[in-house]
Amino acid sequence: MILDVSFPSPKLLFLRRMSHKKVRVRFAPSPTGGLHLGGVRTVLFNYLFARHHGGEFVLRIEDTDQTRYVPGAEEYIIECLRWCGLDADEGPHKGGPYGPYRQSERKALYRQYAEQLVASGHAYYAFDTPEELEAMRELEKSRGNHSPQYNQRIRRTMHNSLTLEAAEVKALLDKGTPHVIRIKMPEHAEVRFTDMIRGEVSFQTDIVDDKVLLKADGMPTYHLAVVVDDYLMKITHAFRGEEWLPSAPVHILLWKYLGWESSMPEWAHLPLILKPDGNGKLSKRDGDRLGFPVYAMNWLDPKTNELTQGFRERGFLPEAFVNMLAMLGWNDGSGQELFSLDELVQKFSIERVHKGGAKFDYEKAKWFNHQYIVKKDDAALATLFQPVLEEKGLHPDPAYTARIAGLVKERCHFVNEIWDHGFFFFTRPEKYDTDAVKPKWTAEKQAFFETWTAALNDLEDFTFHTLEEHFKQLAVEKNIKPGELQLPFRIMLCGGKFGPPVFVIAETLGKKETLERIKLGLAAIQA
RNA sequence: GCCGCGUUGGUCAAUCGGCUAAGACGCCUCCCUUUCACGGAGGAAUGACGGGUUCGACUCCCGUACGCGGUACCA
Repeated sequence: MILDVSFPSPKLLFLRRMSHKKVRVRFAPSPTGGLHLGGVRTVLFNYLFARHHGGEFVLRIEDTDQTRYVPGAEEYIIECLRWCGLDADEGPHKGGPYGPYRQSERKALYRQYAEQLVASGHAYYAFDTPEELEAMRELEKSRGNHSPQYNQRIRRTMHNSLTLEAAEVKALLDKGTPHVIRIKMPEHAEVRFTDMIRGEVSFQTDIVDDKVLLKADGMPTYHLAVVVDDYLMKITHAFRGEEWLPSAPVHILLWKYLGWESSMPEWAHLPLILKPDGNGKLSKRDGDRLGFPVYAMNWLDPKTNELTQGFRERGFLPEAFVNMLAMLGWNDGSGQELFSLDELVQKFSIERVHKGGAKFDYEKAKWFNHQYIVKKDDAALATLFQPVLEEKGLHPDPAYTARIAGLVKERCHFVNEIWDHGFFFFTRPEKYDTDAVKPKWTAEKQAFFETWTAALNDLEDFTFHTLEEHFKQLAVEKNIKPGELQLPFRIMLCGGKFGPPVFVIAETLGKKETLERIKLGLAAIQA
């Protein structure tokens, strides 16, 4: 017999549309380490969806596995959200009407629901010890069962309230025997639901096992906790990674068995972010291997003391990081790629999220950052660049730094590259690329610079335009092609073949410094 | 193995049955600039495969292949 369990039913869909419930979404990470790029994107999509619909965004910490708890990870996640500008409306850091927002602090809540399921016949107690489970798996494997599951067949052979006499179960329970509560998957049924991204998805219940709902330590597993908390926190739309799709039928059945079917959120399983080379989920390892960050911010593992670099510390602007992430799996169809957060909020729609995974392209990420650096105003850039200067013991006037930032930002992918492209504005060159000049150096050129230096002393209008005119005019008089003199001039001012237009550099440096550098440069060329 | 989900250039991707298949990143050539970048003009490069359905299929259906995910008292 095929029992068709289809959610949500057309009637429910209708009722839901009529009710206009306030949109509530949540990001529910487990605090086990650094926050992965994919995690931030899940946050982003949650945030955008919530804001777009005038709803609320909740941060919930899923710390049900006490063995995997990592100190500092929760604070780290909160700081990542803050940095990205995607802070939650409710969460452990700011409270809210549906708290507590840490599952470890909600522990007492879950047991009653698990018991309720046992009472209604949808779940059962299981007393099997880890050793017994292991033995079962070994036996099954030896029989050629590739991945042994605690399923409809196996549960009949195990130590649980389905196989034991009621009195015996009661005795075991009274004695405080360690046990878990497992869901009793229905036989020969089909669970079907509509995913906002994938459309209709269906599963046969026969192939999914009796997942543990409540662990022996009294903590719920993800399966129970996510359903109970989404219900209690009135979540209307649940976004999560594609890796959760296979366990969706368990969650959906739980919503039904708990009697909450009419409040079940709509589901959206987001595509994965893949590694650039080869296939598979992008991992921290890939970043280390290929030389780019994977975590949002620096993460110092308290256990190993290993530091993993993040996008923030690498020099990414949060706006760029967020924009880049948004385009990994979503677009508005217009071809536009640069969006402010407000624009994203306005234009985001879950229907336009891709089904397939996207390979992460670091070059494209850099391009996004470059775009935002160019866009950013010079003073703000200068502020961000300030620490780099201070680290070098330099304390220039902020207005000057801003001017330099404006001059060189077009050639920077990262804020700290302002130094690489404009260090000579802050300090005299220590070495000169004389190889670029010497081979074609002549006495005439030498004379030109000597004459020009003298003339410069009397030049009142020390602006790039006048300088250029003056320079070229003199070159013509001396019968030298102006172009042949510009490179040497550049080398004298910067030390090498880089930087903004050379007369702009001279103007920015000012007359005194320019003259000084010509003198120094000339000496270096002759040396 | 089983189950699920995917599959348009190297990468991100548009297309919702009419395609001579957009755009962006990257790459290459040229122009601008005797630095680099920006900017501009070009270029190479794409529908996994096989069957249907249809006047017409990248688009719909079915297989196959490939990839990924899941298969824990982890999330």
